[in-house]
Amino acid sequence: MPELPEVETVRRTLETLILDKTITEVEILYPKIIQMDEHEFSERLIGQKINRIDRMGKHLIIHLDHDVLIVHLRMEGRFFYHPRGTRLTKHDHLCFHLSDGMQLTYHDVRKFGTMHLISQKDYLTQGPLKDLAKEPNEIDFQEFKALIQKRKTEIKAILLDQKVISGLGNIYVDETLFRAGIDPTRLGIHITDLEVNKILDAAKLVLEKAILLGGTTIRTFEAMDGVHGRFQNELMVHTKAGEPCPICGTTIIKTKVKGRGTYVCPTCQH
DNA sequence: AACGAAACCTGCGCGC
DNA sequence: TGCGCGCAGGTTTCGT
Repeated sequence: MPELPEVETVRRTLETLILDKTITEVEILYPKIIQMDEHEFSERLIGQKINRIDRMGKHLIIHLDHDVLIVHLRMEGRFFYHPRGTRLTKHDHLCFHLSDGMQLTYHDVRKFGTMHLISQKDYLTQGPLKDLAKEPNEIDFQEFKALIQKRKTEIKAILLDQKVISGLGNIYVDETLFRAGIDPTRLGIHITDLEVNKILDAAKLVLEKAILLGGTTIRTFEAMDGVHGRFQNELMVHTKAGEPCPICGTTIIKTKVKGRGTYVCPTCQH
C-alpha cells in the first residue's frame, strides 16, 4: 500500500470521480475483502449516495447517506473507474455500479485490502479507526514522546505502529529517520526529547512533500489507472542501497529491522 | 502489557 | 523452461 500520501492522492482522485453518485449495484467476486456478510453489504450499499470522502491515516473514509465505508488498500489495493460493462480482470474483487453509468472496481493482487461498512454513529468507535493515532501534523507532542520513550523496541517499529502515529509506512519511516539523523534500531526508551522533536518535524516534512508530489511509485502502485507519484525522485535512502548518501557520500546500506527492508546512512544516522 | 514471529495472498526476479 | 527461494509499500493474530 500506499502510505498516507498515496492514500491522499487516491482520495483526491476519487473525489473528482464519484462524489454525489449513487451506488446502484454491487458485485462481490472475493468476499474476504469485506468484513461482513456479502448480501448485507450489497443490500446496505445499494441506494446510498457518496456524500464525502475523507482520509484518516492510511484509511479512506467514504461517507454515504446512512453508513460509512472504510477502505484500507494495504499493499496493493487500487481503484479503477470505467464505463459500466468493462470486463473485470483476474484481480478485480469488487465492483460498484454507479448512477452515472460508470463502475468503480476494486483491484488487489495480494487480496490484503479490507472494507468495513459501519453506521455513521459508530465508525469512529468501532472497526479499524477505533485505536488509530493522530497523523504527524496534528499529534500531541507530549503524548507522542511518552509513547516512544516507554517502549523497549526499535524506533522504526514504533513509528510503523499506527496506534502511536498514523500514516507512516516502510518508505516514509526510512526517509523520516534519515532526515532526523536517527538509527532505526535505536530503542524507544533511549530516544531523547530533542530527537522526538526531530522525528516529528522530519515526518511532517516528508509527508507534506510526498502529498504535494502525488506520493511515491515503487513497483506497481498507481493512485488510479495511469497516475504515478513523483516522490520517488525525492527519496534520499529508501531503495538506494549501494548509492552515496546525498548528505555525506557514505554508501547507503540495506539492512533488516523487525523483518522489514531498511535503508540507512551509517554515517548520518546514530 | 509488550514483544516477535507467523499468517494473510500473489507475482517477480534470481540462481541452479 | 522449470523449480524453489526470498522479497514486496501493511496489519492482525497468536504464543511467549
